[in-house]
Amino acid sequence: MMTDRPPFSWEQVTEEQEATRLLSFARSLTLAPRSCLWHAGDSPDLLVRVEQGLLRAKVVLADGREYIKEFYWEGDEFLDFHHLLSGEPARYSVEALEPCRLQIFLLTDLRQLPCWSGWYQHLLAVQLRIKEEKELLLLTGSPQARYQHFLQCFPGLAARVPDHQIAAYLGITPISLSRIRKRLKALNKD
Amino acid sequence: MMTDRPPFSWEQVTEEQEATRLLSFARSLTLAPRSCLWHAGDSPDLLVRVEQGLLRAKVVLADGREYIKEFYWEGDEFLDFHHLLSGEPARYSVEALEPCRLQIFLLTDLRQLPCWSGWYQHLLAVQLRIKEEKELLLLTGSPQARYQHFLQCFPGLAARVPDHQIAAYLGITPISLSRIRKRLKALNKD
DNA sequence: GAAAGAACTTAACCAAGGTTAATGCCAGCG
DNA sequence: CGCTGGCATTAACCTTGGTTAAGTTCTTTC
Repeated sequence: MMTDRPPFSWEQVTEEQEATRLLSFARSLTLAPRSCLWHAGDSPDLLVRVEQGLLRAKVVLADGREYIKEFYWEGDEFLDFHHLLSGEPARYSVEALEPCRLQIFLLTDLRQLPCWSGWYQHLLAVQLRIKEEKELLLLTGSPQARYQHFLQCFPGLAARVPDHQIAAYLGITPISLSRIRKRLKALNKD
Repeated sequence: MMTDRPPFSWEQVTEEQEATRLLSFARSLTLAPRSCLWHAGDSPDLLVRVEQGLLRAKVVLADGREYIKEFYWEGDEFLDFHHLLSGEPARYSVEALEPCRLQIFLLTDLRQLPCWSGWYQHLLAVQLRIKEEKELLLLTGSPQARYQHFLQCFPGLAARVPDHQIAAYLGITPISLSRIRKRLKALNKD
């Protein structure tokens, strides 16, 4: 079901005419938990907007370890920058953790929009800010500091995601995360 | 001394006219080792191009630990994305490690150039690719793997930079780096 | 309602890296 | 020439987090 006002938050799309055109490009998609929007190795020339649900971008290393690069949820827009910028296939799979309702746009369509260039630059800038923040945290922060930062930045997400996935996001084991939670609980008792 | 061909590598600047205009904006600057181009807390609305020499972007944490985010050398262009994108003051100081010859551009000047938008987008994209790569490495790689990756990505840099600075870049102690080097030396003997 | 499985916790053990301190080396400088 | 300070290495010790394994709770499913 579409509302009469387009549900887009992107400030680039200010013209009513462009918003209409953009909506004509949209494909709706629902995704069941544990199913993938794309897999590592694919070439997803897509932009995705999450209307409802929760997803993760995960990578599986040669030795079998899994890492989560990002979570996506309501209102998020994302695309595979690594694939887009390098032309190489995606390194991350995107998988639904909850039942999802998504809007999908082909990049070939979006490139026709006059607003795309500014919008794309905005996406780049937002992503870069996130990565700069994460770099500093990964470089200098202890696992405990990383976990606390995670709780601060994504309040409410901890309740929707099982602990071992949070551990995979932080780059630690579920056991270590359990120890950290115990430590923090003891601290809060004081 | 200016050559008759502008020494710019940026593919965005294709028009001779624009290149001339760009050169008129350039300020040359030499920097002695251990002196800073800007400090954390400043608001550097600059783009810098390294003609000669080597610099580092460093951050000093509250507890006194120092980390290095990036090295810059001949041919590199850089600006403080965090400051530019958020408006907050810079978190990193940029310091010369060798005698440097730099070209400095004010962003207010560059924004007048028609080519700036595309050029800026290119800078964003390059930076994001670097950060995505580094994120994966920091999240999944051991200190040893990070060191080997460093040697691969920046051949020749290890010879110009003292070990303890490489350690600060990798997020480990100089002692740990020394142990890694010893381990690798033993391996190469076989 | 019993069986199976997923998620989380705990314990015991181990390995990797941080900490402190001592040593050797080399360059710059009085 | 000898002093000093920065840099790399090494050793001894300790803290942290990974590993393995066991146990608990809570679903899900048959």
